[in-house]
Amino acid sequence: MPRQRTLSPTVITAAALQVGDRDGPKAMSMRRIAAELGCDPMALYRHFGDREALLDAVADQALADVVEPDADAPWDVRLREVLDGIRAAALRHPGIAAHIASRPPLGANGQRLGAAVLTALADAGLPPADVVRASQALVAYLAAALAMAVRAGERDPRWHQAARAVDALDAAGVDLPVVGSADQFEYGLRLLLAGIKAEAATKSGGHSANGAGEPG
Amino acid sequence: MPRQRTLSPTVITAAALQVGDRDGPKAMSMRRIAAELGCDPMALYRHFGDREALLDAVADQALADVVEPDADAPWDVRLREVLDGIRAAALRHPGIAAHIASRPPLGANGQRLGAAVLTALADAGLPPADVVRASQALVAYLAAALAMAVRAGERDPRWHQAARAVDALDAAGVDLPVVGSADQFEYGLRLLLAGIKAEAATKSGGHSANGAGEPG
DNA sequence: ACCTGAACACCGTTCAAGT
DNA sequence: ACCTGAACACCGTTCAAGT
Repeated sequence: MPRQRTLSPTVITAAALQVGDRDGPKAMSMRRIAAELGCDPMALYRHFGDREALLDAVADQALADVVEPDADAPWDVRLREVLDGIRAAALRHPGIAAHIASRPPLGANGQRLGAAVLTALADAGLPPADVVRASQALVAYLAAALAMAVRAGERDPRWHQAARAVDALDAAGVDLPVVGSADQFEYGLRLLLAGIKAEAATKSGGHSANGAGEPG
Repeated sequence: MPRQRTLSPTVITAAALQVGDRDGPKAMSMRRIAAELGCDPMALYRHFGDREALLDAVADQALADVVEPDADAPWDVRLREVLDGIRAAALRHPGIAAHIASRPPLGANGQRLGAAVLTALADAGLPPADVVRASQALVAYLAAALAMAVRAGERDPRWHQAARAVDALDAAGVDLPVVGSADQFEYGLRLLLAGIKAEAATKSGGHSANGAGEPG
């Protein structure tokens, strides 16, 4: 559909998102996106340094409708809200989902949501250095979960086969959870939140409720 | 160096690993690997269905020298040993590191180490379904940590900039941890292990030491 | 000065032609 | 029957030629 006349970063990322949603991650090439816009591939380079920069912008665009959590909610509820929100937004855009948490949050939406994560962790009572460490652990987990959710959508019922290799589990005849499922995602998130709670307790003296941690 | 005469999966993966170690992940193309072996690119397809299958085999090969943990050690020590071991092996082979934990462990070494993870989690006292959930959470975290460690080696001092955007942290003037560092990796791992310990306590009655969990 | 598109240096994989 | 390499359908990006 060769139509668009005035090119802008927003117009380009919107087109890229559409291509990705329709035809998958590897369809998001400079050439395909340009074709979608009816322009020369080289025109895109006037707005983005290279393909990676364009994908970063698309990833940030995909997070536009994720709202920040209620500031009055407890820190762990806020963390769950923002991470679940990002996951939901990512799954609405499978073309870019795997890219979303795999790079530093440079865009406006990434910064906004990243700040929500950091402040929630600070409110949990973690010392500043641990706030950053914990946020990166959460983002790492999120990134991998999203990438796996996309891949699981494509193929791979083979995690099951891998798990059955262990006698103890095979004997128990477990009903195995789906790799990229919400259930699976929430479980890992619960582990991390429980870990953060335990960590905060040892560092700031035993209370892990909402509010500012005590100084010193 | 056109030399190799008899092609085999092992010879191919060894050559691929060498190319990746020397020239990075995106140098591991069918054509470059074939050139390394002095053979036609199509010859590789006689041993591997496609490039993905070849990379899976390379990833498994990279894990060959990771030893299983001492079966007598406590479950959390065993988990740390095997995950640290995989991380160390991955960083020795940066060309394939990002690929290592991002797919189900189908190869011999992946199965071997995956089984060690699963049995350790079973020994922690988790019910079978949660053993699988927890293992996938650990693998997801590991996969993202490895991918980020490779990328951090390439570029990206921009996580720091992203973190400084939060007033509380900026004011504190924190010395930020490096993204792919061992310190950062261990912190996230500690969170997950603490979470597993807490989870096991609620599910099986409060004890989380080494040994078989009670049935029923 | 700005923009365009031909061209470069690659890809993974198919498939027909050779042995 | 087996293997090879030319060819197909793509890439991201450079750069010289056009306006």
